[in-house]
Amino acid sequence: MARPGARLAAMPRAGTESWSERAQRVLAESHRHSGGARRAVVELLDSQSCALSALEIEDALRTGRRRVARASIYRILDELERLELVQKVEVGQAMARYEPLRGENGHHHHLVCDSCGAVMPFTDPELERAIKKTSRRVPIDVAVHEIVLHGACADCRQ
Amino acid sequence: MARPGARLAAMPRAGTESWSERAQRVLAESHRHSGGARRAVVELLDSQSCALSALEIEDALRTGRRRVARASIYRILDELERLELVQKVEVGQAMARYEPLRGENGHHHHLVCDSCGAVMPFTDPELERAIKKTSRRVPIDVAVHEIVLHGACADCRQ
DNA sequence: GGCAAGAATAGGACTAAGTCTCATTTCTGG
DNA sequence: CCAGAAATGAGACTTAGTCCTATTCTTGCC
Repeated sequence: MARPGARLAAMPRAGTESWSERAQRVLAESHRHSGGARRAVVELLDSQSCALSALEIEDALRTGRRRVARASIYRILDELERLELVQKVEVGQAMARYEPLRGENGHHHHLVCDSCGAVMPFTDPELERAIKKTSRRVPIDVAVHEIVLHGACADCRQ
Repeated sequence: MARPGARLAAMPRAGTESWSERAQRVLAESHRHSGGARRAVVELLDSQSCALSALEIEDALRTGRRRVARASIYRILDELERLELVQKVEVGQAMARYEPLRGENGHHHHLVCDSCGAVMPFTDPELERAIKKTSRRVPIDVAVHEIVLHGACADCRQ
């Protein structure tokens, strides 16, 4: 299975508070205790530029900073999602992916190669404007939007 | 896996062919035999206005036209997807949904209420134009696109 | 620092969506 | 109608994700 985000460089810091710092702060404000598993997951997510699946996270942590149980990973991701610190991304591979919500300047969408499974981020200001406009005239209170373009990547097209 | 350019799409006919008829024709052109399970799935899909999951299809067929084995349903859906007759839609509920691709005038996207799970279709010509433009400047050959707006529906917002 | 209360986590059984394999049935051209 | 090929059914299997419980860790307080 493709592990697209796993080798990309860390995102540059925007402003004064990194996503990881903000996440730790928001978590602290909504909890009495803070634990090592949560910190490890947050730090791993912050070091990635695109979405990771829960099992990729488990794997990366097992061979890296600190082993974290699968149940804990899912619990932590659910909580981060509820606090709107991460977004759950479904790109059509029977596996949810999660990535930090960094606000405007980290916001992006996804290209998926249906043949090799690669996932790549992309951005488009014009598309953002159009989708924001659409969101206003639609019968739900839109909290997040998600755009996925499916097709064949350069390697698979040949 | 799906290779979008690899197969000829049938020419759309001039006016009056239903999706089910077109699907049957395209299937016939790419097969030597045609069977009852495939017909039942195609007819069920054509009678729906929005996306169904594989298990909903199994259920509907069991209590309706003709029992179809789960493996057959998945096989048939995969094939319909490869032929670009249906689109697989992931709306973030750990379950894929499938719906007929009826061309321009059936094309739509999805609103999902994250609290009650309701899925609703919506359309927006301006958004379509924006996304078509984006698709041209992106490093994959875009075959289909998918937009999901998540939020709270009128009932859940109260 | 030590302690108690309760939160966080690990571990593993469990559920459910989806896949695979292979035997059986059905379709088709001749 | 027959033979060969395609379609389908049945159920074991895989894997993402959930649930429960015992254990460990964090925190406020002394």
